[in-house]
This record gives sequence, structure tokens and C-alpha cells, in this order.
Amino acid sequence: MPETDDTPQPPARLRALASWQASKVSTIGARLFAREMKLGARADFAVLAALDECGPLSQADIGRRLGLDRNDVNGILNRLEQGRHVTREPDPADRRRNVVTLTTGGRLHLDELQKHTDAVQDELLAGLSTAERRQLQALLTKVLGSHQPEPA
Amino acid sequence: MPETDDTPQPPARLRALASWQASKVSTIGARLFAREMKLGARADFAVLAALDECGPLSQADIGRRLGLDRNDVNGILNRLEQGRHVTREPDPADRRRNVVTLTTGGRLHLDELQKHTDAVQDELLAGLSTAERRQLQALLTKVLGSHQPEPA
DNA sequence: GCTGCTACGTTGGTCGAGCCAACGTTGGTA
DNA sequence: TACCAACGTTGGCTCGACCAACGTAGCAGC
Repeated sequence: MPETDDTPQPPARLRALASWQASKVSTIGARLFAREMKLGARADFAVLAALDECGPLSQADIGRRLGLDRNDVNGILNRLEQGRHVTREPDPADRRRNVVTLTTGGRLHLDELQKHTDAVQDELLAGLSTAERRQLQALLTKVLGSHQPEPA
Repeated sequence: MPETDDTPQPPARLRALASWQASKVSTIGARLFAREMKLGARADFAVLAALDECGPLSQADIGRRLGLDRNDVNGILNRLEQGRHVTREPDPADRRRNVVTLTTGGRLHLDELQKHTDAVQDELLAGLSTAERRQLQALLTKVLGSHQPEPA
């Protein structure tokens, strides 16, 4: 990368910290997302992707799949429902639940978001080769696999 | 890992997203931090580490080194100064600046935080071998190296 | 039947992190 | 001198993660 040395390095103690690095990478990703698309689009994308892949789900199931809190899922769904990207109906088989279904409009929205997401992804990993990207993904997957996704 | 299959997987679209993965890893790290130590300790650790490695710095320099906003640095320093971990004096050579200096108490606090931080690190990367951990670190470093650390 | 217990959706709120706007002060420079 | 840039500070905003509590609905057990 073209670098004048006006970029002071973070201390070695932090550079050696995977949690710090992950946090920073996550922040950069969020920044790129924010520049590319609307607010809350990351969460929307996640929920829509889950519905697209698994079919209709209850709100609690969505939360479990994405590692999100029930409350937060609710808020995201309010947005998505208002945008007609999703329908929310009580489950006749279990009236505690809501069946959340992806609409055709939601499907289109998901495709649109996917484009921007891919662009962000590419920009984020610009410094890595294809092989390195896959390595990174595999390692992160392994880390995530060894932890419970859910807080509650 | 001992797993009954009651852990529904996140959709493939997200599993393939490095930004999503990094975000989740970062969240897990934050959770471990929160369980292990006090509130705001992550930020404190970062600032203290910077001062320990680079010697006295101005607030703006701290922000640049850590990729933090000036405002946020200010808040962290208020905490640290109140806890006598840091002193903040006007720079005689440039009276716009504050010279932030690590106290001996701050140094001890840093060592204390380092212990917990190492423990968190170890728990976070429990699923990875030593070689894999170094690989992951190297890849994340490479990603961070290809981006501007600063927003402003 | 009735009594618990659990799960679900919903409301409302906390906290930390990232970010922006504005102000007064100070340095450096045209 | 006048102008602009940098610094520290105050105040505010949004997001994401999290927790507490409520009412409803299902599901056991006695």
C-alpha cells in the first residue's frame, strides 16, 4: 500500500491481541457498510439471509440462528415488516410464535444487499490473496465453532 | 466440542462473510472481557499499553495510535486520571497539548489487566492450535495494514 | 380439572463503542 | 496582522449487545 509514514503504529501489546484485531476489523467492516448502504442494513441482511436459507422461521429461531437477542430481532423485524420485506403472522400450530416469512420484495431486497455486501467484503479483504481469504475465513469459523453463539 | 445438536447454524451467506465473522468474534471477545474484568477495561488497557510502550503522549497522539476519536480518548483519560493511573499536564512546549504520563500505579494496573487479557485471549482462541493462532494474527494484521486506522 | 414451569413476543431501558458538530485556545504561517 | 490548522473539551447521536419485566400460550405433573 502507498504509505507515507504518517501512520503511527498501535502498540505491540494490542497488535498481538486477536480480540483487539477482530474488533478493529469489525469496525472497519462496519464503516465500509455504512458508506455503502443504509443504516441497519447489516442486521437486515442477516435476518433476510436466514429466512431465505431456512424458509419461514419464528422470531426466536431467527435469534438462535444469528446469535441475536429476541428483543433485537423484534426491532429488526419491525423495520423489515414496515418495508414489506417480511410478513409476521401468528403460528396456528403454536400461538405463542410468529411465523416470519420472506416476501418477494424482501427477496429482491436481499439480492440488492448481497451486491453491496460483496463489494464491502472485497474492499475489506483487499490486502489478502484468494488463498489467504479462505484461510482467514476457515480460522474465524473455527474460532466461532468453539463458542456458544448465544448469550441467553 | 461436546455438542448436542441443539445449536442451529447461521446461514451460509453469513458464514462466508469475513466482516460478519470478525464482528461475532469481536463480540465474543467483549463478552469474555466483561466476565473477566471491570467495565471499560478494554479501552483502559489500550491507552495504558500505548503509554507504556511509547512513553508520554498527547491525547491526539494516543487517538492516532489506537485509531480512536479524540473525544473518546478524553473520556477514557478522565477515568484513568481519576483512578490515578495517569497524569495529564499541559505541554510547556506546545500549550495546546496535554502530556499524558503513565504513573507507577497505572503501570501496575496495566500489568494486572494484562493477566486478564491473556486469559481472555486464551479462552477466545481455545479452538485453535498455536500455529493457527499465529496464522490468524498474521492475517488480521495484514487486513488492518491495508486500511486507514482513523476515521477523522 | 388445576398448578406450576417454560417458551414466546413485546416494551422499555442500560451501557459501551464509534462518530459528528461546535467552541475556545494556541501555533504556525502568509 | 490576519488566517488557518491542531488540540482539548463539551454535548449529542446512532448501533449493537444486553438485561428486566410483563402477558400470553403451551406443556408437563399431581
